[in-house]
Amino acid sequence: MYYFFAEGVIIIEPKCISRVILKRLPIYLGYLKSLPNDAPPHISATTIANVLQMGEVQVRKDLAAVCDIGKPKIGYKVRDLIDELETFLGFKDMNDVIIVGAGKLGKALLSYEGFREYGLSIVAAFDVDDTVIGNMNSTKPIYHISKLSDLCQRMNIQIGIIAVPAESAQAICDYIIKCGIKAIMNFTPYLLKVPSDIIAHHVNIAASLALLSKQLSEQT
Amino acid sequence: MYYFFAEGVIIIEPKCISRVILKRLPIYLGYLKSLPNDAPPHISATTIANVLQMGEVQVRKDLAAVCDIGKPKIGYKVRDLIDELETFLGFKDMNDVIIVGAGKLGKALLSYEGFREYGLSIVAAFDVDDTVIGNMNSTKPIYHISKLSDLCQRMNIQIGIIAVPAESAQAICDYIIKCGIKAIMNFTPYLLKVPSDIIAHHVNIAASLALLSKQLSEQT
DNA sequence: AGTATATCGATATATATTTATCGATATAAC
DNA sequence: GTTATATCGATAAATATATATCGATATACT
Repeated sequence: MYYFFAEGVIIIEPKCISRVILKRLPIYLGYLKSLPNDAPPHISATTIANVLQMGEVQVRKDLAAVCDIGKPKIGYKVRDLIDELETFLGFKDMNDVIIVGAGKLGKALLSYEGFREYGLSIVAAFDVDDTVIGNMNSTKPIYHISKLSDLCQRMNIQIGIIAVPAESAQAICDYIIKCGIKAIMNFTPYLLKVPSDIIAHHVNIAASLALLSKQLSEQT
Repeated sequence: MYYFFAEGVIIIEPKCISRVILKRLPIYLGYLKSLPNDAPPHISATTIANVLQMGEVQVRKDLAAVCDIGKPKIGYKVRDLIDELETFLGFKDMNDVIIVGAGKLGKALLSYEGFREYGLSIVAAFDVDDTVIGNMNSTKPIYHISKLSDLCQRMNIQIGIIAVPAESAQAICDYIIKCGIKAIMNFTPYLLKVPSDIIAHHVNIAASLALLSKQLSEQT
């Protein structure tokens, strides 16, 4: 949280929402959306907290960060809350995404339907291997990587997923940045080096699984 | 950190390493392993921090949590550090893992070779769909789910990956817990409810990607 | 040998996050 | 209408995490 001193008055900049909170918001949203239609129209932070096994104050604080529609004794109107969360998280305006690497993981992501409700639209995948190029058992196309630059620039696509072998990760990364990609999700164990204006997230499934395994072995 | 008072002396229980640190350790390890053979045998926390774009004190503190082999002016011996990290993270003793759901994602995980160097061995996948059962283009078998219980108990497997459609996630989860699984990695957007003695991790790829997208849109 | 320097580990400070407490308020029950 | 209660939001306290500072030490240089 940043504080600015201007003419004797402390102004609290409210923009910044911490990444921890940001990561929890989709969880609340997911739960709210899973509620049946005949559920009561209001829900309390206490209820949410109990179901999701979180602290009730935390839930209230998190929700307060994106909306202020809670009423004492009543709780939050579920419909409004879903709306606020979706708007805040940007799930309402669609964002186009491309995938580089049409191996097994790339194809799995390409045909995964669940992205849509997060405001994401996977447009196409790209690969160098001619044998995977085409459109077998997927509604979405797989192009040769040489077409990536043109497509991204024409459609103004700024988000890319890297699902190639670790050895080529950095080269692919550099290349797609040149093509206009500004945010990268990297499924490779290789830690990418990117310029400061590029956002890169790292998803190391093997490492996460190993951590789970360690946690298990520590449990007495 | 827990403090215990025993006969006037404060004993600090050193066991607990926070999850944030635990998540960073594989990053250090990955970097160290990526160093070429002809690199100098020692490395300083400063160097690691610069390459990985982290604070140097943080690196030092993280490493101090698992080892104490750093020497002033010299740094850490790379080989020893790798060894300590691998031992600490449990990458040295193999852990068996099973996958439930042999759809595209399940198959991708099944044939991913990268797990091995994290001390993980994917043993088999299970599904209900007879058309995927068998052994097409994978060195590892896909069995009918009815065989899961027997296999897990015979091999004493305690780690499971759920890669089924969200609708069946909870049912599968309950089932594999009955079969002896103690730690679960869930690739479904559905938030699993598990007993307190079961560890469940949640990997929501779509949500992570959406967060990346949000970060991008906020960048001014 | 003496000095300069890179680096460590430890301690201290700052920041962030979580959890607890409390008064205020909207509804429900009487 | 009054009282009881669930719930909110705000403030405060506790905890965790990150960053800064500093003395100690091992090497390199003179």
